[in-house]
Formats: sequence, C-alpha cells, structure tokens
Amino acid sequence: MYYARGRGGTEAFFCPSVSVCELSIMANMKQIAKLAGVSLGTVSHVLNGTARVREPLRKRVLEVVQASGYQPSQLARGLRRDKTNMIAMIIPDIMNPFFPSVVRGAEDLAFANGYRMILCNTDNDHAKEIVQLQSLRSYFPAGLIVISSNFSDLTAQAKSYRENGAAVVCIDRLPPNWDGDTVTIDNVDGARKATRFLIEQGHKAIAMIAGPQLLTNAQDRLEGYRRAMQEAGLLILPGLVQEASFDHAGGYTKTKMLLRLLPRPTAIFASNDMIAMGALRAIREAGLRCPEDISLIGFDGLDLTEMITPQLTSVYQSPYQLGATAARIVLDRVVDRESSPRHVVLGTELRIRESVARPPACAANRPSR
Amino acid sequence: MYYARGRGGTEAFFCPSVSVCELSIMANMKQIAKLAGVSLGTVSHVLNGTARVREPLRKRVLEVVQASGYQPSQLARGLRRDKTNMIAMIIPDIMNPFFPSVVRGAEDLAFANGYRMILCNTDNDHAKEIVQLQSLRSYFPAGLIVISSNFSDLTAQAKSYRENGAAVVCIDRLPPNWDGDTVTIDNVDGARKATRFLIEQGHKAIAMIAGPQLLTNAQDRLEGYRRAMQEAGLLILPGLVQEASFDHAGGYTKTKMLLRLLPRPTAIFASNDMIAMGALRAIREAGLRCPEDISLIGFDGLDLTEMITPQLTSVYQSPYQLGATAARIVLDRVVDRESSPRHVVLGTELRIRESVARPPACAANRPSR
DNA sequence: ACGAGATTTTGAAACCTTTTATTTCGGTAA
DNA sequence: TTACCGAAATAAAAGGTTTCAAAATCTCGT
Repeated sequence: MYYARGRGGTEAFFCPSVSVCELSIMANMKQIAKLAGVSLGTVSHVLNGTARVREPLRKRVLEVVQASGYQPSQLARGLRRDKTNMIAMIIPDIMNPFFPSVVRGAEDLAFANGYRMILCNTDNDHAKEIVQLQSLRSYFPAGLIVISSNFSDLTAQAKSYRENGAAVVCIDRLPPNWDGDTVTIDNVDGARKATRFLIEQGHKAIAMIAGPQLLTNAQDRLEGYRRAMQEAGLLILPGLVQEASFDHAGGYTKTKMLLRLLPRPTAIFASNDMIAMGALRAIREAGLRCPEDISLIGFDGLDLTEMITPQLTSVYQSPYQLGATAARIVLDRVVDRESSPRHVVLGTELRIRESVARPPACAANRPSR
Repeated sequence: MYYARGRGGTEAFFCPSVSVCELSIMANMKQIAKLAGVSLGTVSHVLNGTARVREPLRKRVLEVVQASGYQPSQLARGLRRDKTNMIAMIIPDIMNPFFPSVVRGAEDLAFANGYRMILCNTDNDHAKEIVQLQSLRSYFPAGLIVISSNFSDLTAQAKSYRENGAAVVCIDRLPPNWDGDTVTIDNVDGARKATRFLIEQGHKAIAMIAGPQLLTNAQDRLEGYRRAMQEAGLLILPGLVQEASFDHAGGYTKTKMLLRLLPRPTAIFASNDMIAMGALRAIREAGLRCPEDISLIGFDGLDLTEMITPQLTSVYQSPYQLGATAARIVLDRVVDRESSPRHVVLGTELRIRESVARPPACAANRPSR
C-alpha cells in the first residue's frame, strides 16, 4: 500500500515494486516519505512533533511507519543534532557490589525515556578515566554520569562537554573543584547515626575503619563518626581509627590490628559493607563472636548483608536512587541546558539487624584470645 | 602551523586564522585536511590505512591530527559504514551478582579494541527483550551479546542482525532453536563433579535444589546431578529434587521443605550460589549446623561465597571469561562474517572450602529439631 | 469570488565520514 | 617527443536525518 502524493489524494494504491515486507529489513525515511506520499521533512515533523502536520497526513505517515516497522537511524539523527540518545556512565568497576544498582537505576530511567546506557569501567585509574572521557566525546552522548576516581580534576573535560550541550553529573563521590551537578548521599549524617546507635547501646571504645581518605564519601563518613563521638564526649583513643581500602581485604587486615589494641574496642563501625564483611571474618578467626563480643556496623546496606549470619546492621543508602536521580538530571538538562548546578543529597537509614549488641561486661580487660 | 597543499611543498606556514587551539574544541576532518594541505580522502586513508599514502604526507596528517586532538565522529563513521564501534549487551539484570563479571569481561575486551558497551537489562521479560533487540538495531552495533530470557526465540531477530553484518552471540544459557555462536560452560560436568564429591564424602541422601527448568543451564545442572547419582547407584528419593528460582528466596523456601523430609537429606547441592545462601539461612534457622549437620555445595563460585562463614564449597565458573570470550567472537566476526557458528564451552572447577563434611553418623534418624 | 494572512508542506542544505571513480604526476619505453 | 603505465592523491557521491527558508495551500473577511 502506498499513498499518492498531493493534498487531496487519500486513496490507497497497491505498489507491487516496493512491498512492506521488503522494507521491514531496514527502511529509511525517504522510503517512508514516498510510500506515504509526503516529503522527507513532513515525516520528520510527524515523528518528532517539530511542526504542525494536518491530521490525515499525519495519520498516513504513522500508518506507513507502523506497517514498515521503520525506526529512524540513531546515527543519522545524532550526526545531525550533535547529540544522541545515549547516556554514558563512567564508574570504577561494575564488579564492585555497590555499583550494579547505581547502573541499574540510571539504565531504567534512561530506557524508559528512550535512551541507552554506555557503560565504562575505570578501575579508579585516572589515566583510563581521562581516556574514556576523551573518546566518548565522539559518540555525542546526551550526558555523562561519573563516579570519579580519586584524584581526577574533571573540570576541564566537563566544561568542554557542557559547551557541546552534554550534561555531566558527578555522583557518590566528587572530584576536586567540581562545580557541576551532583547527586550524593548524606554521609556525615549516616555515619553519625551509626556511631550514635553504638553509643546508645553502651559502647565507648568504638573503632572506625574508614575508607580511602582521598574519596569525599569516605572523608564524610569519618567526619560523621568524629562528630558523634565528640557529641557524646567520648575520646577517640589513638589507633581506633584505621584507614582501609573499600573492600574485604582492607576490612580484614585492619580489624586484625584493631583486635590487638588494649583495651580492645567493643564495637567497630566499618565505612562500607565490604569492609564490614572482612571485619567479620577477622573477628571470627580471632575466636570472637559477633555481636556478643564485638558489635559491627556497616555502611551501604547491600543486599548481601541480609543474607549472612549475623545479618549486618548497616547504614542503608539507595544506590538505585542515586543512579536514577543522576539520569533524571541528565534528561532534564537535555531540555534546560543552562540553569544553575543542581545538588541532590539523598538520605540514609540505619537498618538495625543482628550484628550489634550491648558491650560485654568487662570486655576491655579480657585478653584477645 | 599548516602545510601548503601540493606535491612537493613540505614547508610549513603559520596561519593566523585557524589555530590549533581553536580546533581542539571539536575539529572535523575537513579542517584537518586543510591544515595538513591534503584532501579529505587522504586523511581518511591515513587514519584507516585503507590506501597507500606516501610517507611525508602521512606524517603531516598524523602531526596535525595529534596536535589538534582530532577524533573522527563515531556517528558519521557509523552512518557511512552501517556499523559502529559499539557492542550491545543484553542481560537479565545487572543487580544479580552473577552478571557484573560477565559484563566486565566483555567490556574489557571491547575497550581494549576501541569498542564501547551498551548495556541493557531485560528482567527476564521476553517482551522487553524483544523491544531491546528491535530498538538497538538503529544504533548499528557491531554485535550483540545476549543472555536470553526464558522463552525467547531469537532466531528471527538474530537473522536480521546477521544480514546487516552484526554478530549475535548467546551466552550462559541458550534460547530455543538457537543456531548461532554460543559461549557456555560445561554445566553437566560441573554438577556431576559437585555431586560426586558429596558422594565421595559418604553422603547418600543428597538433595538438589535445581534452578528454573526453563533455563538450559539449570536443566544441565540437574542432569549432571542425576548422572552422578545414577553412576553411584544411588536412588533419588521423591522430594529430593526441588525446583526454585535462582535466588536467595528460592533457596530458603525449598530448603525449609527439604529439611522436613524423613529421612532428612545430609547434603544439599544448590544450583547456584544465591540458592545456597538461602539454603544456609534456612539450615541455621532450623537450628542445624553447616557442615556438621548438613553439607552444602553451591554453583558459580561467586566472590561472596569466600566471605561468609562457612566459606561455601562451590563449582566455580569464570563469568569474566564468559563475557570476554563472547566479545572476542563478536570482534572476530567483524572481520570474518561468514564462517560457521562457533560454540565455546568453558570448564568449571570444584572449589572445596568449608561447607561440606562427612555426613553425621545417624543423621537420618534424628528428628529435625 | 478574491486577496491577505496564517498555516502546512516542501525542497535543499548541512552534519562528517568513507569509498569509488577520476585525475594527476613522475617516470619509462617506444 | 609522445604515449602509456602504475602509484598516489583528489573530487564527488552516498549514507539518513534535521532544519530553515521558500513555496503551496487553506481560512476568513469583504
């Protein structure tokens, strides 16, 4: 079926040489225009709503589009518009259990709005991050969502992207001198709540295994801990704060050190759940029990903390929301390019499970095995 | 600096109107050609090695490209070539702990070869899968890596992709009637090894919590279990095989059922690690100990199985390798389009940890609490 | 019924590459 | 000197969309 070109003509003819089936392989706009009996421009206008098109014509075009299964080439469209329907996401490592939910949150929102995600891992490697940033430009993404590596100053790169109309949103932790859009969580508050909870349970010798202090989120969590301790008038004895990488190994090693302290801490606040998992292992290997001998609190509230024994008390944050919010901002920026930077701060929630108890009566004096 | 056009002229002139700095914003090929004093085509040939270019000219072009930081537009290139440097990956859900490594493996190989990954989640939803497949076409990916949802017959879609020169590789589990490239693991063998190990430890009443029997990998694991039991002359008593979803909840529920059986099984083989995690919880809630009262084996060998207590004995497979191999095939297919389908089968490895012990002396007769 | 003004529709240029056909060049053989 | 050859460089077309200026049509008041 195709339609005769012209104003009045709405009669349909059968056209033996160009069948719908043939097209379904890969039709282009020109063919759609021809079949619908309109010009290229009109098809575009119908598809994008960029101009008023009178109903009968509009209907004819849509009909042909439907029948042929036509989809505009994202490449041609991107080339012309200097902008594609892709959002690039640059994260340290998708294998780290915190990030998948962030990615999923962003992808869901992107997909729902007809956008696709390009995923890039940097391994916290500054050089790789820069390469990613540089080379992604030639794909003309609508925006970038970045979880930055430790040192990177992304200001220059971001400026260049913004000038070409692509949004750059930094999330979770912020690179130095960052002045663009951000989505973070209230790390100080979360850490404070966790520490305060331990204090309320009667703990006094509370250790913290802080994350890498190059990262703003790790810094803030330490700050929250410090503040809670100070508010309770508790002294942070030397050695009680250890810095570790955000992983199982870090937590394991530093906990071993903490357990040798005298008096031994009765509670440990881990800067994230992976550290807490490592701590749990170290605690068990030392022949101690959690929570009877040592209480433990994590941060992030990963799913897996519910699946282990004891279920881990943890400061929950929503990584899904983190990603989704970032995607939201990118999408908003497609429409509104120039408004001032947005800074969204998400809340946290202390999820009390099984890994915290009151301190043992005279734990401080008992030798550590 | 720019170069005078023409054969002999290699002298450099300064051109005040078009500086390198100006270009670094976003140069295009035309400007590069002008600056290097050559034609558009020559620049393309130099960049792609598509034709012989004499050394002095070649050098001049590269010099200008270097200085200006020029990068060809992936959109224009893709439009012209009907193929981009993107590989699309369609997986059920990145939040499921098995998939991140698969994605990472593919991304690493892709990135190393100048390709990018588009990531799509289907939630095992057939409809969503089809939508993804359909709409991704307009991005002209070089290939697709698919972990299919349960029912999908992808043959038609895949054919259409192949006709347009894009590879489609199915991995992990295969959709019905699939006749294209595949990367899988030897599930039958892995399950057989696990079951045999339990038998060697003296277990006789070995239960299996099988994954969804719609999935080929779950089918094969059950088959491996059956085979090992038969080879040992052991009967699979009714109720000993339970089908569950591939997650914590599935394992938890089915284990509760298994623990009510009389005689109670002395070992459970879980079809994946998440099921095993659920089983572990159910075992503990029943007041039983693992491995003293009940032995447990998982499948996948996720990182987290090492971090829990007891460390889980599991059939390890390399999801990273799975993804990387798939990406390798896609990249190969860019060069060699038409060779016959490849079927890579990766091996597994039984990782013996702490969750398996010999069966208790008279477990079968002890009431389950 | 006619014309001005408003609304639709059209045609062509532009976006940036790749690729093919063509031109140009230097050199060799007749 | 001319003709011709191979190699190297170029010019132009193509790929599919968006967008803008221009053309076509419609609407409505007289």
